[in-house]
Amino acid sequence: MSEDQKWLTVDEQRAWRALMAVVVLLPGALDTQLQHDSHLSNFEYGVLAMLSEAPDRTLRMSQLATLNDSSLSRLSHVARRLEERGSIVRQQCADDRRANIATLTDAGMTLVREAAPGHVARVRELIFDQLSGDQVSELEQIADAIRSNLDPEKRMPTYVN
Amino acid sequence: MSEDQKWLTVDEQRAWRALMAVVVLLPGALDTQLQHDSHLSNFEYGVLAMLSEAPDRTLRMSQLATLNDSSLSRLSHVARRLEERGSIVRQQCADDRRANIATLTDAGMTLVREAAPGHVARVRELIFDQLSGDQVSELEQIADAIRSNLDPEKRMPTYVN
DNA sequence: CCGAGTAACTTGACGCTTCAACTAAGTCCG
DNA sequence: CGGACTTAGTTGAAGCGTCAAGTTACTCGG
Repeated sequence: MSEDQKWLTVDEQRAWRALMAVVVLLPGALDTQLQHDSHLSNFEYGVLAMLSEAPDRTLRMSQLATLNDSSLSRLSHVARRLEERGSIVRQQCADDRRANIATLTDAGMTLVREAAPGHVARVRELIFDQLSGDQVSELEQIADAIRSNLDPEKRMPTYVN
Repeated sequence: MSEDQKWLTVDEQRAWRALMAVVVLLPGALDTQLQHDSHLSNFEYGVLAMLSEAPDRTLRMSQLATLNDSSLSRLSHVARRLEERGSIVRQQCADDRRANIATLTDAGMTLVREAAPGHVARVRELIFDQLSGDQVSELEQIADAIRSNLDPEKRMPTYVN
């Protein structure tokens, strides 16, 4: 905490503020769309989407947590709610009886399938309609550079669409 | 929700996932640093930082809310907690007695001043150490393009450092 | 100048996230 | 084997954000 520390340049400040605006506003915008159209939070959508792509629509709780950058506790609470709504079921794993595996139900699968198009449309509208092709690849490089520091193991493939 | 909708291209998907990783992980990383070093959330830091730069260290609640992209309700709750901790005080505005003005106390000012260097250092480490000068200006342009859709009035200068 | 409408907050309840236990099961090794 | 340690997950309490409702004050047309 020395006084002679390196401050941000003017350019960096502008970039920083613009990035923070996106980071703060984007999740809310996505949540609003998903909540309105499918009664799902962004996080719940992510959970269901990951399951929908997994073999047998099934994943261990711990894998599912890692994939969504979630604590096990958070996932556990959300999974209980999703189970109550009939979107997933959980059962003890036969191999390792500490483990619990979550499976997407048919109703859950239907839910994700119906939610996906609207979600993707919103993503396109918010992000890609604003960007040139060059900017899209620049964005990928920049975001990946930042991400490399935040998530060194790249454990987070994040919700696929 | 038609079936023949426009999906994302492979390039767009990669950019999208990288961006989402940043959007999900960055707030947590910043919160961790601030919480650890100054017992502040990112949002609280933003509130105090905005006040620290305002004339007389004073702003109306509604302005403060807008500047931090917050609902008045959220700000009101946070302001109560900050007031309890002695970082700010609130008092009725003389001109318009519906309004409430928040003022940063000396203790609050000290708190922000002490928190800022560590926060900026973490931002530099997470973001700018990873990027070339060209990438910084590209980032600004891209983030601004996305932001233009999320926050058309650009009401959000976001936490200055 | 007075009543309807609106603006600026605050408050309380509810839902979600986090954190700190806690349970139960697997693993390691002496 | 058996005790110590680790791993997987759940649970309950506490904290924060959101939403709807309430309060007080300003404003503006008649």
